[in-house]
Amino acid sequence: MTSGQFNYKSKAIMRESLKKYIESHINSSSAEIDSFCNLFQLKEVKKKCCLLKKGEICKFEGFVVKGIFRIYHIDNKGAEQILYFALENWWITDIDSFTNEKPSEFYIQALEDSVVLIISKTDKEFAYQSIAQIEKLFRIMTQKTLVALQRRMIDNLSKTAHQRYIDFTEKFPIHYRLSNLHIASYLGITREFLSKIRSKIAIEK
Amino acid sequence: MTSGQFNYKSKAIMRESLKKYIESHINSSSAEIDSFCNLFQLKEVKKKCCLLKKGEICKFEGFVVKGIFRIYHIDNKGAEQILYFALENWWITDIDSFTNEKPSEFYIQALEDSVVLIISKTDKEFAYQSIAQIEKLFRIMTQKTLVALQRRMIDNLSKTAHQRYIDFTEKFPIHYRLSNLHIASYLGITREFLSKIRSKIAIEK
DNA sequence: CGGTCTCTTGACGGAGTTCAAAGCTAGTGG
DNA sequence: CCACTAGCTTTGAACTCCGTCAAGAGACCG
Repeated sequence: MTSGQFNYKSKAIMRESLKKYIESHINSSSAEIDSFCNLFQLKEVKKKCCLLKKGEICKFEGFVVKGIFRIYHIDNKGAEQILYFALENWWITDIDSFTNEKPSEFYIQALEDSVVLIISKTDKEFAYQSIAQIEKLFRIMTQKTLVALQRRMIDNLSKTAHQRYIDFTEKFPIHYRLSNLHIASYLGITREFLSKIRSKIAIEK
Repeated sequence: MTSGQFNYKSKAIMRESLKKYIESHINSSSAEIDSFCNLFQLKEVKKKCCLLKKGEICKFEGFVVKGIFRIYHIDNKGAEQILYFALENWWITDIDSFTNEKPSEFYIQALEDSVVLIISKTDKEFAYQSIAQIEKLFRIMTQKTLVALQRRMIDNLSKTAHQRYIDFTEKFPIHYRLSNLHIASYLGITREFLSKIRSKIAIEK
């Protein structure tokens, strides 16, 4: 589970993608961004393994270097609802559990063999104190997540599952890396109905 | 539309509610918070009037002192979807339009005669520079909004309209101030179906 | 009073679910 | 290389949830 199998060079390359992401959002000095990136630890997560489970307190904020994760909920009937997919250059955490230190309602699971860079809460708060722009970075990231979720909320309130699936395949170029079961959980429909939507689309072409 | 009819004393009382809100989220000096609050301008909005319309660029961030607003979307079939209700001590803005200065997809409308405290983008950015904790304030506010929307997203994916209506009336104590048409737009159903849900609940009691 | 807006009710249709069964795929071990 | 299993996907019939359309009943306001 640790990063034992990564040598010094590959670790540096993986941090590079995080550094590029941060540089595109704020303008701090290169040295400051480096010192922030060094607070992160590499973690490998095998396919189907969970970084977080319901009831646990989320102790990390993670940046996906490689692979795909899903953050999902299981309701009292046992049905799963997927809140986000997170792939390369996306962030994963349960923001409510992390910031308020309360048990999570969610699961975070790797859908492929994956690699994440993880920062702990104390290190993140240290960064807030020592690097002024970090507060701004996370404000902007949260805003972008919120805007995307608002868009999705509107789509779910106004569009049929058929249209939502077409939109999803167009806007989410990695849909071929996902199982149809997971896409159905994201769209809020059953796997059976998604299958019927897909066969209808296939006939139309 | 301006605050001509408010005297000095009532203006001060209205700013007091904003100050209390801010003090409960960050710990800056009273003087700093006062100087931030003084960047806001009082604005009265009559029932059914819009603070923002689709296509306009949102130039403000607003704190509701009195009344209720709805922020909503109209799809290409003419149906309305309500993204949020905002009542006393809530914030209203189109965060995407405001931060990225692009035309809004949304309408913001007063549902009662209302009063808001408004801050412009330049004044807000001035505050970011001069008061360190303001960045944190808005990060936390955005986080809270995101967490609430995540919860709603999960509910919409997993629950029936019947259950969502029951939840809404329990968790939203001001539902009696809203028309059923607006509640239906928030829940993502038609006014007719909400009416049937309501009559079914009435029979059960 | 009249007009507009909101809420309700019923018949019908479509969107999406449930349940059961079967085909298809990929990994696994011999 | 084959056989076996487990997981993913499809299909169909019956059913439920929710929308559409049309009509009417109240409620509010000038």
